[in-house]
Amino acid sequence: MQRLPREFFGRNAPIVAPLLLNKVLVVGQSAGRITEVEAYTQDDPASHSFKGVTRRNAVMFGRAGHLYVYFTYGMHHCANVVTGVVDDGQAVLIRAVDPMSGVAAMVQRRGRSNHLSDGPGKLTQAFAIDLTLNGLDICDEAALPDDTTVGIFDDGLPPPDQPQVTPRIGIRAGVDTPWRWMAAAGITCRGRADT
DNA sequence: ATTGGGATCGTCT
DNA sequence: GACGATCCCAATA
Repeated sequence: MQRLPREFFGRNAPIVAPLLLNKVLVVGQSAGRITEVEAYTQDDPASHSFKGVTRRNAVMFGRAGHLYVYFTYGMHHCANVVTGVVDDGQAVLIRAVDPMSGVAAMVQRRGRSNHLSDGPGKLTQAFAIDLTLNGLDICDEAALPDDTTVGIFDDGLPPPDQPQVTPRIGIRAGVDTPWRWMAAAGITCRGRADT
């Protein structure tokens, strides 16, 4: 397992996003394979960065390889990774992962044994990702809190050759931009994860 | 299998 | 003061 280096994220979000499919998200003891992502850029009316820097989106305008976590609908967190160069205002939203390890903790945090991480709000709950991780550098080992592993890793499985590509979900603007990429749906996130 | 409404609060106008 | 890059449950067919 190799931690993805900053150079990986230092490209435009629509380039980075499909390359993140099949990579492994790790937070503490929990790990999951990335199966669904979306790209957001500054000249993109659906993006938080579209209208420029605010307190919430400031991390998007910083260095690549940092987490951008935001809170929405009064109850959900969503996790992104900043891409591009400083001041770009780009990020890739991680929308779904297939659980790989630390499943018991995910079940406990989700309060159910299926649909653990097949949505952006579900996976942040399963992985205990919240605003305290906003701005975290996931490329520099030394910057991680409490010796807790937080990052995205390559375990040798390449991205899918022909990922499914569709418009993005849950947005009002930029509805036609095909910047959502999906790998084949996994088993554990849709059905029973406790088998 | 699909649809519709309610929950809930940080962020921005 | 309004509205989300959402989720869950209940009610339909």
